[in-house]
Amino acid sequence: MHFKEIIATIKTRRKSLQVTQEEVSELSGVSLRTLKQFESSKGNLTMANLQKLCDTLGLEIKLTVKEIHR
Amino acid sequence: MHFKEIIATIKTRRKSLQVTQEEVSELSGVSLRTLKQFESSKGNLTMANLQKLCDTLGLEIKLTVKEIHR
DNA sequence: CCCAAAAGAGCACTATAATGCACTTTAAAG
DNA sequence: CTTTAAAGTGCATTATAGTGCTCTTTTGGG
Repeated sequence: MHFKEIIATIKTRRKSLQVTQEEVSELSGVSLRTLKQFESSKGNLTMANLQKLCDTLGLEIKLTVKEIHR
Repeated sequence: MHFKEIIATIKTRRKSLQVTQEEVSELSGVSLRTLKQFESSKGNLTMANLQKLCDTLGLEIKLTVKEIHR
């Protein structure tokens, strides 16, 4: 997944849970300003904050070896 | 995956490819200092740098909805 | 069309990630 | 044990992520 997809995934997930940015901010501890910037594709989130958001939204971060297609 | 696992995954992957931190640094554009700090569990990488490292090492970042076990 | 809630943006400041350089420690080979 | 490459660390500086506050824009009901 690339950057944009990651943002889209988080945004979509939040909406599917029907929570506002403000609620996620409060629950996760990531400031509202930071979350807003992130969701609108500005800025460069730190892993700590990404993790907080994912934890709050029930998302899991995975790193896998990329398969080579031929 | 949690923070430590992510670090471990990257470190392990690098070793399995038999490349040094220095080589990864040059290939990825992430500074050697930053990579060293990251691999030794200090610091809080930004997503941009995480992405660079993953790209270089042939790793894929995925966000998935966490399954609920019961 | 109106209104209210939610989302997005400008500005300014603080905290800290990113970085370079020099030095220390560790680990592998002989 | 010695040598040497790779990995880790301290210090200082620069760049930028994180944040609050305020204001604007967008969006979904009614």
